[in-house]
Amino acid sequence: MSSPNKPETAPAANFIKNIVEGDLAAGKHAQRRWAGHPGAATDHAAAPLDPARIRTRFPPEPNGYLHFGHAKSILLNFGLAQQFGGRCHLRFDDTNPEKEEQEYVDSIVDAVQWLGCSWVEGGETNLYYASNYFDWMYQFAEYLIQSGHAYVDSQSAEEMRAKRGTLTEAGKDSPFRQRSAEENLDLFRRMKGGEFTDGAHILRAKIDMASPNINLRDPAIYRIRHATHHNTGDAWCVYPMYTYAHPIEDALENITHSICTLEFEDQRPFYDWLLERLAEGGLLQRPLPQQIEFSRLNLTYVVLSKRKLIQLVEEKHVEGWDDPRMPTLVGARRRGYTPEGFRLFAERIGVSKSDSLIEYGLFEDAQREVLNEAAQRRIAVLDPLKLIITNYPEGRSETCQAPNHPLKPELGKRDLPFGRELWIEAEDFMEDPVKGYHRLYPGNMARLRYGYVVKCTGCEKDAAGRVTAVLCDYLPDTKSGTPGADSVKVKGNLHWVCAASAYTAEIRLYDRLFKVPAPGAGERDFLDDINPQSKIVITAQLEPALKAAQPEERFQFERHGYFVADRVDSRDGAPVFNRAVTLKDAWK
RNA sequence: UGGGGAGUCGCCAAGUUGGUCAAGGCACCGGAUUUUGAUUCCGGCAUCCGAAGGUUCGAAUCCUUCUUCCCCAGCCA
Repeated sequence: MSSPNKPETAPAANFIKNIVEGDLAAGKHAQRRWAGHPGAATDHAAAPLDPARIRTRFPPEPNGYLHFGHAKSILLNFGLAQQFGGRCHLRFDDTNPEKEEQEYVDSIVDAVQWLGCSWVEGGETNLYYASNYFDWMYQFAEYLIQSGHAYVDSQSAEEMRAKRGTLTEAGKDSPFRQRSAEENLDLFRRMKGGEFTDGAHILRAKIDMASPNINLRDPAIYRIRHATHHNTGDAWCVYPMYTYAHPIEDALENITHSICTLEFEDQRPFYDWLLERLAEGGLLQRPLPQQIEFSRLNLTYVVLSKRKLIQLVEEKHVEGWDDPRMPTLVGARRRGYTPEGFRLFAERIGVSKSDSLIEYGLFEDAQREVLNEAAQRRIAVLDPLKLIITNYPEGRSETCQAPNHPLKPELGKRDLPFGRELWIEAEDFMEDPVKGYHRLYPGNMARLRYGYVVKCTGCEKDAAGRVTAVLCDYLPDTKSGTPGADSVKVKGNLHWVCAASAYTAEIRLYDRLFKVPAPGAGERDFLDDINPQSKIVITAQLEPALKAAQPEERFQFERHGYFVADRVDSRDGAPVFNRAVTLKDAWK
């Protein structure tokens, strides 16, 4: 990933690594036992020591597509595990049957794999579903009831809200708060048994209705939901809330460091409260997992909120979740971005607790850096203009050779047909050159890259005065690779494609989906900030070799940028290309 | 107004037992190389760490006050 001349620098330090290193040095988790699979205290008790020095997890809810923000989390969690001799689990946090679907599970699996992260390691396959822990969660809830830490509330949702208090006023106890353990247990079992309708009762943790932290005012932990779950079907009609389920999922899986985003900071006291109660009851192994929060990713020119992404898709501002302009991982893949580029980006932005807004250019630059190393060079004329070499015999042709990668001669060269009529880039000719322009203009010489030096002699125009062809003479002794090639020095260096053998193809020039750094900032509707030029479809003239490009194969089109053969719309022998990112251009 | 967090160069971000510690990356500005106006290479780029006081021989790091921004009142996650 680094260039040959630049030593690989150690990944930057961050506060989470510091915590992990501290825990490791203190041997905090060294005595944990691991049954080989998730389990309660008794399952792990007789098992060997956990071979993983730490365990982290990426816990998406399968209710949507993963985006750039998830990539940061995925790379952080899997990266930490890898660096410290640990394991990272992929866990579907599927505790809400009404919002989750198998389609999302599949796409998430694909996306994580695409990023190069693996949950299969050391003989373990750490792919889990929170829904597979429902039995444990239910048993633990009964324990909480029996030990006086939970009760069944029979108020309506509205009544509960009314009594929760406000940010500045304490809440009020529910009239059902003092029910006996027996009554609570009976009610809870009947909830599970399907006796009640949705919302009739709810299980609440019994903590403190006057807590200044609203999350501690007897949070709901189990609700009745008569719904079919994508994984457990109709086995349950009571489902645990995230607040309750997540800490338990972590503990059952021996997670040592449970990393999440900042908005969950206020939940940490409950996370610790719950786990402590269950550990006291001998239900969970110690030491308990530790929740650590970091700031989520924000990028300029991009929206990452699920609501807005859904709106973009449903209102057809884009062509789907995998539209190359979408900041989803499926979109990024189609766009031609690389997993390695994501990794480099993640390393560069670091991890902290301060709210940040990262310049999109930083992401693009990471992609360029990876692509520059990885992508073979090819020629594509995106805005074709005919170049006629008037002193080159009609009917004659020859081949030129171009290296596949200027930095990697071992990748060899390929043939480029050359002839009297070529396609060049329209912007490489100016009848009236601006100051500093050193491409083609009457009287000026420039090199046809990998071919000959030519001298512009004029141009042809149509009735409207528009240039239809550029005329030139070539200098026969200047062919690249021959002894006289450097006899004539020129500043301009143009790419070209032989008109007779060019592959005509569709290319999509993608640009940022939004035209302003902060879409929807202030009172504006983010849809008003959509960049109308975010997708431009053109018909380009490409060198013949490109006709054989395979889906997802990436190239640098010289002097333009990095392109990928679209994995959806390409046909065998007829690839279409997407532009991932342009090259830097100090001239424009 | 209650609680929880965060404020170090344009954007990120190291640095928190106080002592050449103001790292690094991106951006930007110079200059060199270059058959991509790309890449690469070399050099420059915070007397200052949200503000004001204080402690100290010495503070981004300790104390006090102030200030700005973010999160929390789903039977969502």
